Amino acid sequence: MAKDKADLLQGTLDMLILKALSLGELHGYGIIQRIRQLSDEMLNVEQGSLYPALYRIEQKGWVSARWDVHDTGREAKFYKLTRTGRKQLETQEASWDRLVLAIAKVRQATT
Amino acid sequence: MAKDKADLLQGTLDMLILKALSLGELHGYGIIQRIRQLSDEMLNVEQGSLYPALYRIEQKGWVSARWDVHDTGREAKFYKLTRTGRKQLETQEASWDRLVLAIAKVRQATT
DNA sequence: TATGATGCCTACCGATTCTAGGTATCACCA
DNA sequence: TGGTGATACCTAGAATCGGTAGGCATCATA
Repeated sequence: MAKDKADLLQGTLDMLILKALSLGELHGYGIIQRIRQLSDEMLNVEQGSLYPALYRIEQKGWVSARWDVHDTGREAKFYKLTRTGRKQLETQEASWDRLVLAIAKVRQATT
Repeated sequence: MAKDKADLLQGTLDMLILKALSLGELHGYGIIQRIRQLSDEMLNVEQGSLYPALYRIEQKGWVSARWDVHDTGREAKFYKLTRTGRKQLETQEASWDRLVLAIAKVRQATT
């Protein structure tokens, strides 16, 4: 893995997954690709992180899943954002913004 | 605890501590106060998070510690950023910036 | 035929933060 | 004097969560 690929901070993965799905239904493997692509290759979600996360998120009711066949003729499990999930995305984005702002404030401080 | 106080994400605490110490030597309790103050009360580091973190950071050589008496006449353990610690702060800030940028990119995406 | 990409999954590890407790000193006020 | 709250340190344990490393199957392509 390239050095410039940052490890995620704990707590950001859910938001990224929800965001990826907010752009449209997608299967797991595709979520990884979409996040990588949207972030200009800066974010690389590992499969071992994604699938457990998807399971968690589904349990919480933020996404719904169904098996389907896509264009290429292959089967895959498609995830879709629920209404609750969309709300959750907004909440998490707001939290993220707050945190980024707060940390920026601390970093502005000068000697 | 007020609702608007964000929980930290794992990985951000070290950076905040190092940043607080980059403004000058300080004892543990004071670090908590300084972070809270600089962030406009948005960030509240728990003691149970701070002290173990300080121990870790000291082990890594990013800070040095010594017991001393401060103005009020009370004893406290004062932490000081080492040269390595200052480098580490820069590294962590750069990582943070990269992550914030990457996530911003993902969030820019529209349907 | 073998390799790499696609696509799913699990088990376990490691790191880190929080909760909840403990101790002690000191200032202040009833 | 006694109690409370702030200051100041610490630890144990729980919980969370992302990563590593494995497994399995299909498909296209070299």
